[in-house]
Amino acid sequence: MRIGELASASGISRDSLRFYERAGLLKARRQQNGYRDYPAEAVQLLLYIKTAQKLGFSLAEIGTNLARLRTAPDQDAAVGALLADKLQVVEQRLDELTALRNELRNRLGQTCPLRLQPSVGVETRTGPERAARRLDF
Amino acid sequence: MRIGELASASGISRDSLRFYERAGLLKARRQQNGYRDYPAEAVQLLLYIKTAQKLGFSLAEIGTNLARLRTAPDQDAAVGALLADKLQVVEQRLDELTALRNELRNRLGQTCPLRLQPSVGVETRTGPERAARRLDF
DNA sequence: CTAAAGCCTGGAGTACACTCCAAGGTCAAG
DNA sequence: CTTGACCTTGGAGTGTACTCCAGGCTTTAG
Repeated sequence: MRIGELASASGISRDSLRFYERAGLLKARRQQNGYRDYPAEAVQLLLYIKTAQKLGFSLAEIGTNLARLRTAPDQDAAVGALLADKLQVVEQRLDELTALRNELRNRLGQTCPLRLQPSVGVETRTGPERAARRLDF
Repeated sequence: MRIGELASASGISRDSLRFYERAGLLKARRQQNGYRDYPAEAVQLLLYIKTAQKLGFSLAEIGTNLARLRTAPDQDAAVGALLADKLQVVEQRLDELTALRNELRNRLGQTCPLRLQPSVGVETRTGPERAARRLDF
């Protein structure tokens, strides 16, 4: 599989794939002509990378995880641990978002959840009737 | 309120506050000596900015939202709309994360959720017994 | 009065993750 | 045998969000 094919199969640009290679995330063997040659599994790997990115992992972290995986004595266990870690991250993020959602719902039910002036801290000193015009937010 | 006070009250560095000012997010009036002077509400505004950032909004988007708010004919309505929008974003993200969590849980229950070779696409051609050693992931 | 802490500005530097470009090699179709 | 699509490299440029620094003024504590 050449780079263009992998790019369209994974939805990741050729340039990004080469960038990932430099970053040590995705190696490729080479054809006689020097073209990169990817195995079919690379698509899955890229999907994984995308997912990990969505979870807030940097490419460096993802690379470290992948490297650790490749050298783990018990790969099944290592994979399990990694997935479990990710699951934890996801659940923590879910909790945060749920809290945020509840807060937003509460604020929507109120008149005046946060106050800020029309232009915070700027010389809007045109009189007391202007000072009274506050932005509810 | 001077910049250092606001920095410690909001947990945002002085440099960042000045950066936000350049970005148009946070204006400050000035004291006679040229020092920035912030109203107490600035703390709330910064908490809002932090929240919006957590939601994935760029500073530019946040700035646009704030500007729109300040010039809205009906500020209460505008605020309500913005909160409702944010709520939607949060709920969408919750859905995505929930799907991801379910996927992770499923994979944890399986033997072999994703397959990749010890070093994807690299000359690990040491024999068939090596090829059989695949990484479940 | 001095020292330390705090503030100012402009500008440079950093980290991350791309994205684009130039100059050139490869390959299949017409 | 040329055209066009695809590939190679190295390196420069982009956007985001800071972060740090130099050089200099202001304020506060002792």
